[in-house]
Amino acid sequence: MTDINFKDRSSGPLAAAAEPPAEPGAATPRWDIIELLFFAYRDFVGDADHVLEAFGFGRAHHRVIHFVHRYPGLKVADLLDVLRITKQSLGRVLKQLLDEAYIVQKAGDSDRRQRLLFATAKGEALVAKLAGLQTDRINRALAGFAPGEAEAVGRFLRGMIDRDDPDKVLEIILQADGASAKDRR
Amino acid sequence: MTDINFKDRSSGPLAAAAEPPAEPGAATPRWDIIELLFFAYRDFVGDADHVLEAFGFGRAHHRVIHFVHRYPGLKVADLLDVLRITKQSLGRVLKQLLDEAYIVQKAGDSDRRQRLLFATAKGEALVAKLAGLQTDRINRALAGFAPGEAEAVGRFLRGMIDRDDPDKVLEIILQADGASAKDRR
DNA sequence: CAGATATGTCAATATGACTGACATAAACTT
DNA sequence: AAGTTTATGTCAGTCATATTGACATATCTG
Repeated sequence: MTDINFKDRSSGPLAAAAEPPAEPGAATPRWDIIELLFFAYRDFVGDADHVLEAFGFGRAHHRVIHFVHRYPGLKVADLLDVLRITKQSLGRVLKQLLDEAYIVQKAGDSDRRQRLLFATAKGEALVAKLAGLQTDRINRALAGFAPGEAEAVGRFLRGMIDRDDPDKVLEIILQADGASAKDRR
Repeated sequence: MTDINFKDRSSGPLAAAAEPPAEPGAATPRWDIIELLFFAYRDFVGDADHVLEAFGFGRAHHRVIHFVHRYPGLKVADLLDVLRITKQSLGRVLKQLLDEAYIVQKAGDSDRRQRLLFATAKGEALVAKLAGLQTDRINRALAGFAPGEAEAVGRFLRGMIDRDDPDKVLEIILQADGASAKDRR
């Protein structure tokens, strides 16, 4: 198959390089976590990619419909904050989702300039399908975890997120930190 | 600031929707983990993005130079497997990194068609800089974690990765599962 | 009414991905 | 030795998603 002997990781061409931190004072790189995050996220979003392709959608559509479904009445401006893209970028994707009736707009109550976004039944079904695949993966990964271990995973992920300028949606998510667990359902 | 009262999460327009699973038998969606993964990964790669911009590079360059640095002597074909892109896509990015001397090629020993890839000192410095930022974030997130909790985080991330067709690099990373921790340095 | 704000849209551009086709050199097969 | 396969590189065209800049419209606020 190949001439590379993977058992002999210390001398084979593909052995992971083990090295001390370059600068004194710098922390030893967490190569393990860095690479695991890369592969885990790649496969995590890969679940959804296959389904989306059948719908003629991409990841951008998934992100939009997901957050609209999860936070009904989300304003366009909020969505731009969360996704960190420009309104021109959002425009095309959002227009498709509106045209194909995955999302509907409603003028704001107190401010009629606002376009509040809501997922239709069609949109909710798509989100549920995608979230189901990802949930299955998460549940498989967490199978056999003690309650404290599963809790540590959530705490780690929260700790990885920037706190400096949380947008509105992120604020809601991070509020669960101090609150009791049941608040998050 | 805004008319939305975030404290009143059960009635405000931006309250996260709480709902039962759509289909009987389907697992309750792990909205929390799904969204935390999104934000955590967004900020995790964001660290590197800023630095890369100053070099005129993108995320694609980071992925290439990272894996070349970590697995010296990586073949072009291995890189394609890991990154799951076509050789045409890799071509442009790899050419830039070669032209600007972040990477060098060496003909394979036993098979001279192969172009084994190695990071130069310049390339290693860039990778170290980027990994340093990400390591700082990881260490902040893991601060105060008990050994078992930190271990659970790694176990979770490994569990999120597809096992069916691991490429060569992934095999090396996943080998650490059964092996002792020191094997991973 | 004047100005600011929320949204939408047109145009041009960049990045990073894709498919398909073809070229070269080296290895393997018969 | 000839023929086939493999590893890599490259040309050409396309697509999805992002960007900046400019401008239009409706609506809110002072």
